Amino acid sequence: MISNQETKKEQIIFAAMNLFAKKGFAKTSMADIAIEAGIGKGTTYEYFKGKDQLFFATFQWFVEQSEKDADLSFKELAPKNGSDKIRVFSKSILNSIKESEEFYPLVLEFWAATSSSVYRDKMKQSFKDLYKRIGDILVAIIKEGVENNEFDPGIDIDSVVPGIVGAWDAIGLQAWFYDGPDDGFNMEKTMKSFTDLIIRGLLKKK
Amino acid sequence: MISNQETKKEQIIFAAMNLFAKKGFAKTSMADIAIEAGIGKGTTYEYFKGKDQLFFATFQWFVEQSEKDADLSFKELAPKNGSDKIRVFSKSILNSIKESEEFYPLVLEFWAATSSSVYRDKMKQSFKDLYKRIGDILVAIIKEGVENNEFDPGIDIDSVVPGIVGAWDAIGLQAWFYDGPDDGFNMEKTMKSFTDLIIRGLLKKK
Amino acid sequence: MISNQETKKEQIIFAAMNLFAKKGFAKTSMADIAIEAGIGKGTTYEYFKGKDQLFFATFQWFVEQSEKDADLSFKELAPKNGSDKIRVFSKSILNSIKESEEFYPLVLEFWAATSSSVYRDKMKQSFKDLYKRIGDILVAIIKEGVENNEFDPGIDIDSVVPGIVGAWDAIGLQAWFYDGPDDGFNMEKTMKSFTDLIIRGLLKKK
Amino acid sequence: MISNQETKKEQIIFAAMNLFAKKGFAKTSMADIAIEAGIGKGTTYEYFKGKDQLFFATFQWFVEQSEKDADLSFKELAPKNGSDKIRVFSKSILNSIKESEEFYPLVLEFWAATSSSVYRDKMKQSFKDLYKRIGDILVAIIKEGVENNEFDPGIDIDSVVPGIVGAWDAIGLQAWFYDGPDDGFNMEKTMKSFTDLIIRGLLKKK
DNA sequence: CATGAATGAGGCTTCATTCAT
DNA sequence: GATGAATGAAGCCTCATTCAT
Repeated sequence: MISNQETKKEQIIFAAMNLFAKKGFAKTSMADIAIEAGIGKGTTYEYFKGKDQLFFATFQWFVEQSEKDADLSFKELAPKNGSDKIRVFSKSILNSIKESEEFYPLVLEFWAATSSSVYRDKMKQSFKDLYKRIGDILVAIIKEGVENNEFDPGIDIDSVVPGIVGAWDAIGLQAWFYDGPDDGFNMEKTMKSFTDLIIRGLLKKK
Repeated sequence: MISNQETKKEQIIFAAMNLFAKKGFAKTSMADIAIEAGIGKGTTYEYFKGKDQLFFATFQWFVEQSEKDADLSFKELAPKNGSDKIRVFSKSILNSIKESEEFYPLVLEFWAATSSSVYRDKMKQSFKDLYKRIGDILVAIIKEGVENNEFDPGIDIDSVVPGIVGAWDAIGLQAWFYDGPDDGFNMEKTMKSFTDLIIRGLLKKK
Repeated sequence: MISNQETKKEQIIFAAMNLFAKKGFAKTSMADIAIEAGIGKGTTYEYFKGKDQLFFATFQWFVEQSEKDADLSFKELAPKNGSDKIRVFSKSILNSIKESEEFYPLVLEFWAATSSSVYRDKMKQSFKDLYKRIGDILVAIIKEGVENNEFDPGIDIDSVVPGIVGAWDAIGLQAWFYDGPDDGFNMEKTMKSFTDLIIRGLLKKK
Repeated sequence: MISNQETKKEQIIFAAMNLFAKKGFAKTSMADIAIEAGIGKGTTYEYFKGKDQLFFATFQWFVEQSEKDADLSFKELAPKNGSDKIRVFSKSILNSIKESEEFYPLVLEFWAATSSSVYRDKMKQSFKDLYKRIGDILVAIIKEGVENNEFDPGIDIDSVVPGIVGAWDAIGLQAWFYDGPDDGFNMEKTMKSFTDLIIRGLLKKK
């Protein structure tokens, strides 16, 4: 049985995430969150020190999920060649983004908070760690590809990887701006074309 | 000669930008802005309807600047081949980012505001327009490269460009997380390597 | 044997006294008291109706102690002359004050509560009773001294005694302000000199 | 013309004093004060940083008044003998107490605050200064009396004075407990008898 | 146009108290 | 009896905005 403590804490975090995503951190009141969580106004403070800490807790929850997703994606990489691995990996990242599409504004809040939140330093560090975790997977794939004579050995892997990882992120951002395929932006297609372009760039020239 | 009206309006916008960048929108008060601008607390309301509108005005100012930068970059594109044009263009975007590095947090605020601000729709539209303006330049370059037999005609240009443009943006984001080259992230190098990778991907295979 | 009921009740009262003395009534929370008493937050309410009543209980405890002290002092009055009795009495009051010096702020809280507490009337009455109890002892001593031709019969005893008793109290107050002898206030010396002055005033003129 | 700034500030202080005296510091809300002062809830914060500071401001106002009273009393001391001077001085202190009788609970609040307020150190110092100011006057009177062969040179003036000053204070405290003469306490009479006793004690024995 | 004193809505947080276990 | 999770009333304070000067 899951302890009530955990359940209630998560209950609050989910309520907070929903509202932070919908209305933003500043415009969400602690009272709103309590109502959304179906608890008393004071109860939130039994689990979190204050609004800032609750926000940070939602951030931590998000980072944990993202890390789990990344780790899971890593395990999905069947023993294919490098190009296919990259395709699978990019696809699983795409899926992560799509699954939590409604929470995308939360990511924007988190990014902004890396500048203005009292937890900004911890948040920046977490983002770095997260990007590193994802980047390291990609680095490993590319390195293997180079060793297998699939990818060009002249590639500066460490410099190129943050660009690729960032680009995947950025495609999510643009999808957000465009509100889905109706508005002229097809995230799947863009992701696929872009990933193919990258792979073309990585492949060894004959 | 610029009218006084314009001057004071800009004076306020600059003050607001500074503070929004430093402390974020929510933590910046109208009083702070008035002090920073060296004017009376009530004066701001002679030029802007309220805090939200002032924020939106700073956003508009930022977009205008970015557009001017993009247009300027476009003009810098000497009659070289496509690869070089992309390099020059990416470099000039890098320069834009670097020049306004201290205002980067403002971009994060703007992104977040596309979800939570009362002006969210207008802001989203502006971002779309801005990305389109930049993307169109890139599209033109690539198209020309295809016509000149430099780039591969199989490339799905419209799908690939948002990825590239977004990636350039994302490299700025990561640079922000890393606080400069001392922390293991070299924006110039990453930008260059990434752009080269893209170009390799675009080039026609022999 | 003291019943457990009594023991725990006192345990709570002592915890409350400590905290009320250290941080004042308003800044002491019921949770603080429970922790200090080493019991559960709800347990306090098994013994006291609420915070106000608990405060009043500490007050009553304090008054009881003071009365016991006064009665004890009374018994110490060996069959000496009036002057010596006053000296002994004043000394034993001094000792009471000194023994509970760390709780002096509590007295200040009690005084203030005679105005603002819901129990104000009871508290005022208790203070009156306490002062009366102490005053009566002094009245008896002086009366006896007058009868023994030691003290001047022209003294308006009933008017003079509250002044003397109050003065003893007030010396405690000033000692509190001065934080002990290092700060230029010697309570013992002041008490002694003042008491001697009083006795000089009481003595029959030759 | 008195500046509006001063007027409004005092207006708030008076409202606060009234309520602090009536209900105590803790039970008086900032909203209460604003209403009592006839101003908006936020206006108080234009003049005082917060509740604690406002309380401290009322304290300072009280101390200033007391000092003025003391200084005024000093000037009233006509060129009489020491005994009369003490009588006049004690009488003028009595008058001070009586004039501000309704604010006596405020004094109790101030005393309590010397322990629990964030301004406790400043308050203690102010009380010390105030008592010193009053005590110094008394010291001067007694010294002069000694020089004029009126008072006994054996008196330890510095030790005796705090007792006397404190006693005057304490008589006020008891008057508070007794709610006026109906309740068996006649402040004037007590003050007079007590002062006479002191004078008898001070006078040189023949 | 410019100002800044005044405002009060609204938000965060504390904490005495209750009550189911 | 004992507990402590849950509660919501209540208070302090901030700050965007107004408006009289």
